[in-house]
Amino acid sequence: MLEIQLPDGTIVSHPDDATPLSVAEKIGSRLAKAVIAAKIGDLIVDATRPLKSFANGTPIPLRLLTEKDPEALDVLRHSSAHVMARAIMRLYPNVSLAFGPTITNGFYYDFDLPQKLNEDDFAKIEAEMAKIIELAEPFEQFSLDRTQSVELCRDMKQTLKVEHIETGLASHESLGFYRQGEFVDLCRGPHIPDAGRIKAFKVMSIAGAYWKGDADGLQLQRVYGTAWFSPKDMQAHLEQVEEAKKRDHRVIGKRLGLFQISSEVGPGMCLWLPKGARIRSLLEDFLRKEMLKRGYEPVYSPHLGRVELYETSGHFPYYRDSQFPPLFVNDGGALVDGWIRRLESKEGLPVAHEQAFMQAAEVLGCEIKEYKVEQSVAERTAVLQTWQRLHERYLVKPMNCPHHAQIFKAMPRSYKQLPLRLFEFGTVYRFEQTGELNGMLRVRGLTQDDAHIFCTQDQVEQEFRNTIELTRMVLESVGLKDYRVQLSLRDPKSDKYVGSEENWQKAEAALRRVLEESGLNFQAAEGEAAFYGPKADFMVRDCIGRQWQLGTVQLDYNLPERFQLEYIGSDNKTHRPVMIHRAPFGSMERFVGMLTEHFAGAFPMWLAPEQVRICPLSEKSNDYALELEKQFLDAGFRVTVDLRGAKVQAKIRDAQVELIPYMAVVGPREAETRSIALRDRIEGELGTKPVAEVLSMLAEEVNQRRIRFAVQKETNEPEQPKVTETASHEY
RNA sequence: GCUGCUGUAGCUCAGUGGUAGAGCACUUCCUUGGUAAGGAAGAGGUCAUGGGUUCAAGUCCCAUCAGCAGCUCCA
Repeated sequence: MLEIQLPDGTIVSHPDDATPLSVAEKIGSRLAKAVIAAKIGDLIVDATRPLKSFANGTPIPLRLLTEKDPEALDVLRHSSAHVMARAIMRLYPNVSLAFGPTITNGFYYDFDLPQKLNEDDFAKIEAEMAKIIELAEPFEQFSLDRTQSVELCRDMKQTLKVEHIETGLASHESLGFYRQGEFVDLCRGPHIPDAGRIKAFKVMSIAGAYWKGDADGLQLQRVYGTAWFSPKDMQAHLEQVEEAKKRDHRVIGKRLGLFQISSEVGPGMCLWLPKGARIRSLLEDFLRKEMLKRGYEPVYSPHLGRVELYETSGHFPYYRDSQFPPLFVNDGGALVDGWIRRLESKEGLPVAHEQAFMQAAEVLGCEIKEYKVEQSVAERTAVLQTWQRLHERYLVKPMNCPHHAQIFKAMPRSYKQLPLRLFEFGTVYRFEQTGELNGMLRVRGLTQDDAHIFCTQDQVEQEFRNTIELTRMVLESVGLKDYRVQLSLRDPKSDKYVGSEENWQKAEAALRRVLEESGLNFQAAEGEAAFYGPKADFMVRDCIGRQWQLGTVQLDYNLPERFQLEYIGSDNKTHRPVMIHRAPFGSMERFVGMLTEHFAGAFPMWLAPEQVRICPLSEKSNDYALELEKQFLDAGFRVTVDLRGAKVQAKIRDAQVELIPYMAVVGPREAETRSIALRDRIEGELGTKPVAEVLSMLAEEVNQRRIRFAVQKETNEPEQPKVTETASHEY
């Protein structure tokens, strides 16, 4: 007999051949029908899995999973992936299966198949899946040893599975399979009892994917799907996807006129329209003020730097592929650049091409007399590199650090000047792959709220503490309160890191100490540090639960070394400072893009590009409206008047659609009493108030940077009442 | 960069080889009103670009460019 402990603590006895399903049957036939899978401790298993294998002398902790348990949905989706794979194998010949896991809200399966699938195939696939589900055949688990497994997969011509058994699963003695009708798949499980449990499913999309994530490897076709226990749940999900699309910063950015990416300017090049620029400049002013208070000093640097600067920093040619190509002042610059790269390439430079290069150099008027074909590759390269150093080459700057390092170097530094905190809203350019570009979230020209702190090793802890405090303050001022920090530390086994062992230990301990005392939710990640120093990244959760990586703080032992940065210590000897890179927003583009989605375009009063729209009732009230506009402007508000000959209903509707926080409706009554009939975009009418009262009320909302969400967050439980979140920040 | 999809008016989109369409926005006129759309008229197009097939191409084919989804990448 097996002793089984149910979630309520009761212990029941069952025969040795008991399964979760048989336990459920004992409790009731309705429950047995509802069981999808079971949980033994933390392990999710099939409902048909014999429980005997879990017996270890103590009662087996068993929890039956039904449609109500979120874990069950995962099981359902994994089984749906099998059903989809089965359908696709029936429809198309020579399908080789890769992996088919579940993901948030659905599943996918990767296939290697000769036929290119597209959206027109979805209906066919869905119809075939429906047939399989109709039959409600069971999922049957069985195990084989390694040899038998490989043999079985070979027989089924599943070459990718064979490869996976031989590589990824090399340490497994025996392997699990599931059979469902004619379909057999290598799979750890668990699965639903039978395919009939899938009540709603949909093939969503198709995309390319790489075998085991290797971009140089085999390209597979990935088919995405979703599955649910009821059509109603699926409908709700599909509607939510639509809702999320409406929140897309690209859609809102266009509708509200925040920014534009024009293909004539170039992909990934963001044009800030007046309203978007307004938001950005408000954020910049806010941060600038906070930084000045905290002892930062503003600096400016140009958008170009000599290539040699980045050779010193180590960013060139190492990151060349993600940088815009160098600018050459001399006509021959690009020629010599290509020439060197071909000389140094694995294939080498064929004689005929070398002759052509030499001739071209002559044509361009930059003949290099010292270059001799009989010299070694190293010698010829050196000759060309000497030529390069004598001719200017520039890079549009991919980062600000080298410039700031030069500012540090501009004069001799004493320990008394440290920490030296230099900040700049620095625009940098990165040649991101075309497929990576995404609205404002991933662009090729971006402005970092960058600062570099030069300090002594002993000052690292306090500077890090201050930086963390600043970042928290900044995030909370826009209502982002749900975040965690990833502390990236060294891999103790690796030796790829620069900087002394002692400094690393001190720095890592200091960062950890600061995070611990800050009470922040943080996780340490060993081996995630950059080679030049440990770092802390802020992972922020927005109001619909998505995670963003925004602010970052990074210690750097590398650049001070490479740039030979020094200060004179109290001992009158030279010392090397530590450099801290930090950016609370990350980049203005990404931050504003993220905020747009976070607020669904309804920016809080302190950031709203337009704060108040004055809506005169008719042309008779235009004079009073214009008078009010001046009062609002004088009080520092961003305000406009709607002077159109439209009805006030239309003016209000347009202001609401534009998500303007307040509307001031004025007619003869208000003009008479010098008042405003105030309307709030969230609450609606607030009643008629004297002008002075409105001005001070709105000023307070701005000064406190109060956050009131105008567009509700979407939740998975639509029955939940609407909640208006409020948050305020005080100085 | 890779795979798939898309590109028609400022925006959202119809348009199945035979004369280029709708709604919203815009302009003008009428309307002068009390908290989410008053009415009428008008203007607006090299159908992404280049080539091809055809008597005839927005529509079919090829290339290029750009966008979207996913993959790979992000100092």
